[in-house]
Amino acid sequence: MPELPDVEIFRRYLNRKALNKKIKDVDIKNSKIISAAKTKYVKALRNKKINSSKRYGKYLFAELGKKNNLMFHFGMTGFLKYFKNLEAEPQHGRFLIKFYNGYYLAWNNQRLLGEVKLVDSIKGFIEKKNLGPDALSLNLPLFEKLIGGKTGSIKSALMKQELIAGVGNIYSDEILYQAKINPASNCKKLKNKDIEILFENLKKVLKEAIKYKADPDKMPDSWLLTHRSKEGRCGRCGKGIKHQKISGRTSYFCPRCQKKS
DNA sequence: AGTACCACCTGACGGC
DNA sequence: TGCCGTCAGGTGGTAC
Repeated sequence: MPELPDVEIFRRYLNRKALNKKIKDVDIKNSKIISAAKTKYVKALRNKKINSSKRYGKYLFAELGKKNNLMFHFGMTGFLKYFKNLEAEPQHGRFLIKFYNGYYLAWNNQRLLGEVKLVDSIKGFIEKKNLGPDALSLNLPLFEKLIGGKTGSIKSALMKQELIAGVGNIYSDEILYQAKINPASNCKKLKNKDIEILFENLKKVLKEAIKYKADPDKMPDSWLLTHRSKEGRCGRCGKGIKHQKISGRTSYFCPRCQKKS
């Protein structure tokens, strides 16, 4: 799930469910996903409230106070779940925040590829990770500048978090599909017009995905995401969707609509 | 600079 | 039924 649109949906969920509620305790069920002693998490959270939240790229920050933020990174299988009764607890709740009102907020994650981290400065965290600008904050000149100097495939450039924060395997495919650009195209070979179209579709896909609650079932037939499988057919031309490894990740595209530049 | 692997983890799925 | 290989929407490291 968790690319920019998914994480933005998690952020809104967190705001809706867990803001301004006093925290009673923290239950960390797996220490692989934390980077400091459990006691530090308890100390940072107990009797505090989440005042606000921020998202940068695929990272979510719960703000509990000045220099007191909890960063959630979701890996490939993470999500948040707010619940009351323990029978409603998701199967892989690894990090549980318990509120005085009896509810819990769980950071659920089947695979342990992810992290929940105490962060004093969000800005400092972003700098340390060397993240590029958040994909939704981009403007065309900046996008041209970021993509322009690259010599690799456009797909790998879109997914590179140090270049642009927030786009992963699924949405890079979707953006390229809607822009009708082949994922294996070399950045150098793209024309200015291509980059402009790509930029427009980057914004459009991410924003609309958020409107669809990052839920593929809600997305229209004209999106690749609804056909993104080995048996899928292009919603535009009906030709079979092709898949190919590009920069180590399986990419899906329409070989007819997305000619290589 | 870019790429090709490997690693970290768990679980679902298909083939035999 | 059970075992096995493969694959999965992320990131980080190493080696070429």
